[in-house]
Amino acid sequence: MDAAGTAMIDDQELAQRLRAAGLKATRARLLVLEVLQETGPHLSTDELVEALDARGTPLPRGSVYNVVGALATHGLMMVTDIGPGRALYELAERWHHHFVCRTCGRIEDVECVVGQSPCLDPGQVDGEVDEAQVIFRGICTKCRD
Amino acid sequence: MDAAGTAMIDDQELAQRLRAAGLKATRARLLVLEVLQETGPHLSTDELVEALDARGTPLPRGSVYNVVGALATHGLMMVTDIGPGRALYELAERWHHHFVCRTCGRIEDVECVVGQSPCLDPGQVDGEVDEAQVIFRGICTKCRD
DNA sequence: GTGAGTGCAAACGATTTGCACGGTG
DNA sequence: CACCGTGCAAATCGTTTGCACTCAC
Repeated sequence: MDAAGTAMIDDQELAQRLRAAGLKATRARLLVLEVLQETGPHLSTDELVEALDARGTPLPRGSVYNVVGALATHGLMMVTDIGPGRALYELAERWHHHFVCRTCGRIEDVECVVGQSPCLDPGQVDGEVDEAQVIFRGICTKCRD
Repeated sequence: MDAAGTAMIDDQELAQRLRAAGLKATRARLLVLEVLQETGPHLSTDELVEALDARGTPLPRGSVYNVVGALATHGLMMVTDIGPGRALYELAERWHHHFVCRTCGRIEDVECVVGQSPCLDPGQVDGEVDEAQVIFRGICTKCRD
């Protein structure tokens, strides 16, 4: 059982997904996908780099940005910017929304199905929407006290 | 008539709002609020700096960040991060959601009332939500062709 | 008068880029 | 075996910080 309670996907399947998305199944990309599976629901850049280190499969930061950019562009993972220099990464299938505490910056996951509510249907837009990110802001209970 | 079709607020009223929020009504803050009123619905950092220049009331970038941080913290304006190093600023009362084209980065405004739809009610959260930012991503019609 | 806020410059840190090498398809 | 992607380092860019001065209250 992994951290998010989701079924694990093995390397072969991950490689297939990469190819299906038109990407080569390289070591660096597989490593990032593996770590995203093995760890919690979302990771910051630092957390991703550290997780790779901790697992004995380090990647240089430059490569991490490169990999993350490619995976995100091809819909295999999601990137959410919750503030300047604060990007959150997560596997596409684990994707969810976030509640960010204004005071301590703590992040809580919020389940929220895209397209389910009228508000996540943007209505009249000059293009095709394929994703909706929602960031809730406020104060967490710990900081309120 | 300003760019957004909203009634203009004069300096005195802006100053009152600043004081009501517990902030001193300084020149720099009034300038930023004025520009946010006079220009389009949302501005990037660069656009804000350039608009201040163009109007003959320049502010150094450092001060702009300072002012924007204070105004956002006190709820007088909204900051939305639509990507790394891409912050959008807007007056609190003009606040809305955004559709961002993955290809060209063009931004379109999306009207969307917070709290109106079930999805913007985060439900069970360990804190108090006072704001929900929504970023729609996809491909605009120009890039699709 | 006094402390918050500004303006400027320097520091910082996140992200991007360029290029030679290596591995995938 | 052709090309895409990596790894590394340097460059870049957005943002933050420190400090003396100024202004709002």
